[in-house]
Amino acid sequence: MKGVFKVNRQNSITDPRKIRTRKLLRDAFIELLQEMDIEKITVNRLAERATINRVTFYLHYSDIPDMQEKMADDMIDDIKHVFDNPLKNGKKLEKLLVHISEDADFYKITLASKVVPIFRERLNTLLSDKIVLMLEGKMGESSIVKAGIPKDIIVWYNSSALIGVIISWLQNDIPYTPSFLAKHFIFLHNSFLK
Amino acid sequence: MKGVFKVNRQNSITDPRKIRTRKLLRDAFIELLQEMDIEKITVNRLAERATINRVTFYLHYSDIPDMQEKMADDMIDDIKHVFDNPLKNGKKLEKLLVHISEDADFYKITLASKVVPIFRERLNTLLSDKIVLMLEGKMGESSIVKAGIPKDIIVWYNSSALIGVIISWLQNDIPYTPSFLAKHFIFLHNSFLK
DNA sequence: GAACTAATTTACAATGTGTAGTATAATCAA
DNA sequence: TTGATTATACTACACATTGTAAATTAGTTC
Repeated sequence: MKGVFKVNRQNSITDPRKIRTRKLLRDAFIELLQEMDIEKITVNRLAERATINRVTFYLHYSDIPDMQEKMADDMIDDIKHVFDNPLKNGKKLEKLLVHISEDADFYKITLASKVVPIFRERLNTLLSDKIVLMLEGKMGESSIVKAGIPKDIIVWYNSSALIGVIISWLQNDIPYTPSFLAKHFIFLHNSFLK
Repeated sequence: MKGVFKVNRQNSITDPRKIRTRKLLRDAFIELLQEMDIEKITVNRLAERATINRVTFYLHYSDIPDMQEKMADDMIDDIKHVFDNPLKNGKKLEKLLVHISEDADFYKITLASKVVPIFRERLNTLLSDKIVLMLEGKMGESSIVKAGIPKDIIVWYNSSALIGVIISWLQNDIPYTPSFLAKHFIFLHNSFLK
């Protein structure tokens, strides 16, 4: 083969055809989730709605659960960028809520509907990590330590409170502004540390 | 037809054949959920594992989601009985955790695995109602009212904290006794009311 | 034992799955 | 622009799953 290498060939993600197809699939998926339960979504229907050939689907994903996982990965990547900025915790939470409210159609169907638990699971893992960090700075002074409550119980409590509040907020069609919700969440969250 | 009525015919739930078949299906479903993702569970596999004919499945449920819903109904009925006894809230929570830990295989796979969100949804609804009752008695005296936090945010916060703690407790294979967990949860839950 | 009901068995049409091979068209690098 | 590369379209196939129907067998109730 004469050692002919073609390494710098753009072999994937930047190809506009791929980007187009994945966007079509993503949009079709969200649409179908709004119309029917996840069990009724087939590769057939998905391809038809996305106006692509069914076989093309398999060039991108091995099956529908695989597609969900990769879409959840993308979601987590987006959210991580929100946390990158060096802000205080209250402001970070507000930024997160702004981001979610700006793509509410997507987040409502993937987090706040009864389907697609993988999205909730991924977000829960991410937020748990953040909660651990928030708590570690504050544990020293609080009365919680004296009460002898295991740290993992405290983390379970606060991370599920956070994701639960976000999901209920979405389910109720965002009745409060991000800043309002963030402020009151932080108040509840801090109240037991005093 | 001579007006012949046969109203007191035992037409359903007490027939041992029905009970037997439903138990076989329930056990098979839990088994399969431990072995594979929900999407891979077909009526074929379910009937095979339950050692019943596939057609028999359709005599009981219209499809697998329908079966999940009816199993979730049964779960909620069981839990409601726990709350029937007139006990103080801390003791009720402990009773609930005892009940869950005694059927941990079932609750772990239906609540704490990434599948079957309908079970989580049902439990969440039930616990939200209970949390509302718990809060209503205590709201008057607390500083929360003065802080101007909307009541629904407080309910979102506390009900999702409760179900989240239960689920994490199951996911971690019940590392604390029900009484221990109940005590510390109640402490966290009450701390912001002071 | 007679009446009833659940479960089995077999069959069938419709739909969905995953993969192959070939052809077309868009993109990229030079 | 040209040639190489890659994504998509199209057709086809073997196989699994679904939901229902009809006739039969087995178990339950009174």
